[in-house]
Amino acid sequence: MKTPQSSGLTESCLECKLRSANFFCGLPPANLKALEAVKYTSGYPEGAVLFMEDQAPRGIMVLCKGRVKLSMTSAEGRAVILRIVKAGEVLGLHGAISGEPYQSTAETLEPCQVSFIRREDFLAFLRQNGEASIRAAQQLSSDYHIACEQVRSLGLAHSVPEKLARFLLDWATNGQEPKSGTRMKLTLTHEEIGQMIGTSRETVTRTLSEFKSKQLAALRGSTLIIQNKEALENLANA
Amino acid sequence: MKTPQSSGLTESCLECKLRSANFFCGLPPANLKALEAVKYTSGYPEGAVLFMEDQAPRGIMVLCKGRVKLSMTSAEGRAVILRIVKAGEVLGLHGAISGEPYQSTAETLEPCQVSFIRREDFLAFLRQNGEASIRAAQQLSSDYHIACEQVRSLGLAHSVPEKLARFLLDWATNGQEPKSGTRMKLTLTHEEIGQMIGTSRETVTRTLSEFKSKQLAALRGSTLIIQNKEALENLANA
DNA sequence: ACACTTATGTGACCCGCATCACAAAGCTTA
DNA sequence: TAAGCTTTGTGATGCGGGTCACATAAGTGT
Repeated sequence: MKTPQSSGLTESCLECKLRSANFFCGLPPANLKALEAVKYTSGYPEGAVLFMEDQAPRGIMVLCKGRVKLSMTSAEGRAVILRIVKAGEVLGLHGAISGEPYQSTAETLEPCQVSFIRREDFLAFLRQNGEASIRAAQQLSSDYHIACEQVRSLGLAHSVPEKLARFLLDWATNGQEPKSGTRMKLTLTHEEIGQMIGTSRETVTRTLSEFKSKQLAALRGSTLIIQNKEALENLANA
Repeated sequence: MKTPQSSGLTESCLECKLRSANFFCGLPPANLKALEAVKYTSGYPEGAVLFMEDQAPRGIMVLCKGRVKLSMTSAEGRAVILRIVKAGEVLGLHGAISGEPYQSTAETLEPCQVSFIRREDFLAFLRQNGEASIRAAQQLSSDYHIACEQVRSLGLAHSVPEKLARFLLDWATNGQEPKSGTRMKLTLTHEEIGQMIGTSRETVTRTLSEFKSKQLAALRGSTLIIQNKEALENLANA
């Protein structure tokens, strides 16, 4: 079951058709060409690790195709998922800018196409291209925004149903498919959902079946159906 | 009891002596002059609100003196504190870059001196000054880093003692005074500490007295004394 | 010194959810 | 189709810490 947009993106980001959130789209073609010269594009299978926590930053990666999980792990193996990165977004920007080690691990959730640009090349490019620096700032700003929302969710929420409701609604809004109405793909395990909202796998399962019995939302296979958006919103803004 | 560095900073950021994390320090003086022309410096008393959640961004603010609390509030009045901003850092950068409403509220914790730069002026400055854009990206990168650490703390920690230990150690490291060894100022109420680590005021009080009885750390007045750093680190990396 | 407000300390209660321990599905791979 | 995974579904149990309810401080202003 191939998604329709899975073709035509891998050849060159010059022809990249992804509009939203794409770091390079919108830059003058002349500048893009400069990047083309220094970038390496390659593919990765599902489950590949693009970089790991505490590694020194080598460069940035632009996700051309696929989805990547950004997570942080504690000493005992517990994990939080920072976010799911979608095609068109940039990975490792923070490390490239700050020079500090990655604070998260990036792992592909499905086969991915990734363009890599060495840190020095990227920084040189930024210095010569003010507009690109501003774009970098915008991307970081967006990342920051997402991280803050997660702090809000983890720090302000009291009950798991509240967090889960918020998560589902959020997924419906910023979800993979732009056509997300009440029915969408949610290709995450309960475990992973738990890691996103800071709770245990079992509790996700239970809360989800609670939602189902209350006709709020149901997860059949990997398809999420939002049945009562209003009620979910009430829960989320509890 | 005035702090020694409280003089000489208010006149002009051109003469600003703050080194670390200062957004403008390090830029060529010629560029700084351009900013001087468009900035407005003013003072605020303790408890003043610089901007609030959901407001449209008007510009950025450079904190010349004092400390500012950045927090987010839920519908029912619960709050999380994102961070305490110290002199030399920038406020409202995210809003200025993205154009989106502020997602946090900024409130002064003590009398503050703040330089304001209108958003349009600031963006124009960035466009004409690539180096400044990179600095903006660096500041955002640093903000992002802090936010991620908070996600880690809130999402991975299981017990309050663990989070509190982490918080105290963190405060000791990145604390106000650069000279922080085992004894430092912690001018926050238990309530505020609770909002930083996502727990209730009572629990902060209790855990703190537990630390005291175990000779790990003690908070006398507003002075924090770390007595057994090692043991605290064990708790933090539990 | 007074009342008043804000911060801190403590006890009691109890519910949410983490944890453990399996069972039951699904899905892959041979 | 059997064996092997991974994912999901549920019960039982127990503890952490949120919440409520006060009792003291410790400041603040008049």
